[in-house]
Amino acid sequence: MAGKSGREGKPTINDVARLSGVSKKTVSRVINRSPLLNQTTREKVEAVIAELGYVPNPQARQLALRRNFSLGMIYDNPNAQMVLNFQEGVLDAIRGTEFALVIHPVDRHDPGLFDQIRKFIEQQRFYGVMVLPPLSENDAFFALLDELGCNYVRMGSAELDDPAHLVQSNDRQAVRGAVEYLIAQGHKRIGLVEGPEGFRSAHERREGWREAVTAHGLPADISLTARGNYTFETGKEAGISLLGLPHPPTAIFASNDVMAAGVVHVARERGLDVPGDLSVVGFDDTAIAATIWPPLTTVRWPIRTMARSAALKLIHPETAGKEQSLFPTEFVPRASVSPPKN
Amino acid sequence: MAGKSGREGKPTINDVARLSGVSKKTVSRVINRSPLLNQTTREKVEAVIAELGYVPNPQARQLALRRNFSLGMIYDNPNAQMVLNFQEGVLDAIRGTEFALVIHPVDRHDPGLFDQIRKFIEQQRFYGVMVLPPLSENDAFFALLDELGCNYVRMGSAELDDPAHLVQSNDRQAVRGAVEYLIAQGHKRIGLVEGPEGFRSAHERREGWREAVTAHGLPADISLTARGNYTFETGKEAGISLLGLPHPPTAIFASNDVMAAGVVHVARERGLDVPGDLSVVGFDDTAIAATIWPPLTTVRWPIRTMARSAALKLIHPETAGKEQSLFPTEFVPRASVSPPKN
DNA sequence: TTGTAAGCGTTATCAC
DNA sequence: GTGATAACGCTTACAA
Repeated sequence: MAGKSGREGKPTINDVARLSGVSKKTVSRVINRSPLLNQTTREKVEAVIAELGYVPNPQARQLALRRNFSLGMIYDNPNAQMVLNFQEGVLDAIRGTEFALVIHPVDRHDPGLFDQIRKFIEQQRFYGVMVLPPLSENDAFFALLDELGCNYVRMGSAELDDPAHLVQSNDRQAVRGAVEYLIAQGHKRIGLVEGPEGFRSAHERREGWREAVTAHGLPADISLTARGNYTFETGKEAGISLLGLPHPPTAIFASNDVMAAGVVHVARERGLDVPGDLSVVGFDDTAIAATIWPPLTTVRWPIRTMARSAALKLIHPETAGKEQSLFPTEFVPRASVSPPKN
Repeated sequence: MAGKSGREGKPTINDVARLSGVSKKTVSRVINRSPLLNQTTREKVEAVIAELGYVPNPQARQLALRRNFSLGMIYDNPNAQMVLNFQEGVLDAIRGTEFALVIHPVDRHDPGLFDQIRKFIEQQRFYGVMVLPPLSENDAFFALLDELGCNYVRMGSAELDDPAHLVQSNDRQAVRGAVEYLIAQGHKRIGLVEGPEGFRSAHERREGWREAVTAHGLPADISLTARGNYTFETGKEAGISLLGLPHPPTAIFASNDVMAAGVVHVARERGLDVPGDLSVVGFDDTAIAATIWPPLTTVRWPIRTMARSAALKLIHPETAGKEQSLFPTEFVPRASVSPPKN
């Protein structure tokens, strides 16, 4: 280790300046890679920096710059895997930079949510925040962020905002494709386990299902649908409801993977073979999809890529509007679908 | 500039001081709840603070205090659910405080890991960091943190450190109990899917299995064991290996839930009934355990509670050594276990 | 190309 | 009790 020149604690810019015989400002220029610097000076200072193990204090730097190099991630999402994938994507974007990621889960049913968020945003003074669905679908929430002068990017299942503030998929189209796959297999009664009210993704995915079945002259009546709230338990309940029909569907599209897993679970409990007696399709392609038996046919949401892009839009606001904003999903056929028996 | 209260940007302590006719220091005393303050003065200043919507700038505060109110969470863990549970626990602890959580996933196989961590720690200057297994088991890693003057708490499956720097479970005991449950059901050949080499948890859990079977005079030979790396895929591979034995086990303990899920998956692929033909026990009680079919008997690790405690130990180092350090696991019997057929 | 002086918004010291 | 004044470690004018 390098010997410390001065007192206790980490070396500061002053130590570097003194030891290399230049001014603070010159050291600052070295740190910030200013182009107008004598090569000799630069090397001299860099040598001292290396010897001292000097690292600029980000607090001081951020105070002087009047900006805070941290990105906030705000979510209220029942899907753990999605949250974690998003985190990974953000970290992909900020790796090697001076940015940090601060996560902030919230409860969207908390009546004090807006007050709490206001306090949080005012305190943390983020460079920008990323907001996941379903909170990302709440326009009032972004009015608040605007008022607080906080830059943001929303993640959504449809066109919720302008490209500078949005990373989105097209869930309607994706689901339509998935349901058409079921139709192509010969299914005529296709059930829907839809997501919770108030979720834009739930709405888009339901419409995708509806568009597909009606376009092919198949029934889209309400008796073929059941609502869950994106959890395994409610997926089971929905499955019980649909499989208990006098004339149950031969295939079910569930609005996300864990609900699809719930449906599969219920089918097996009842001694039904999946996919023999019932084909099931999910949405998300989170870890559970490949994990359950049979492996789940689903739609992959490029969460990590979207998250990475969201972070980059915050870090480079000047080009945010021009960067990719719509991200294609991918249909992932697995063993949970086959032609109907009869 | 000294004159305006209505300038761009947020109000500062100076604005508050000027408008309430006191000095900065007095405002600072109000903010920090100094006890030696005239009640009238306090109320006057508080009124101005409320009116202005003033929020202290944490950067400036942290610079002056020479501390950074953020906690780091460092992990390299294949188990997403566990990571997320841990995050939730930390957030439980820091909710309503000025602390923030910064997450930092790493790759333990990266040869440059230590250099990268050194840089990260030097830059972020955390109040303290929490480290998850398996990185938490690497003593050299903590020697580095010590050298950097960074406080830490390790999460582990055994007594890795003194109580001030540790939250731990007793995995050996927990697994021993779980395997004894299998024995009580009548199983005589109990297989083990162990975790990856170099994981203390893998070691402890294997020893728990070994202690249980040998204590009851049952075979603990190596042919009944297979190694995975805590992922679903390797769980499947281990299952293929154990079920392919000429005389396969009637029950398998897998060192975590996702590997157990892999074993169940393979059993079903082979047309075996779980638990009829094969009983399976996992470890962790992450979401997957209740999600697969049949629901998995497992051991619940109180991750969230441990995480909360870890954060509190960092925030209050003075009492860290006296706080709870050992956290009890809980056996969770579900449908994946029954007595053997023959 | 480099240095000087004046902040950034807070807290600590030490008077009054 | 309260208030000048000097830190804290860095950056941005503006000079030189």
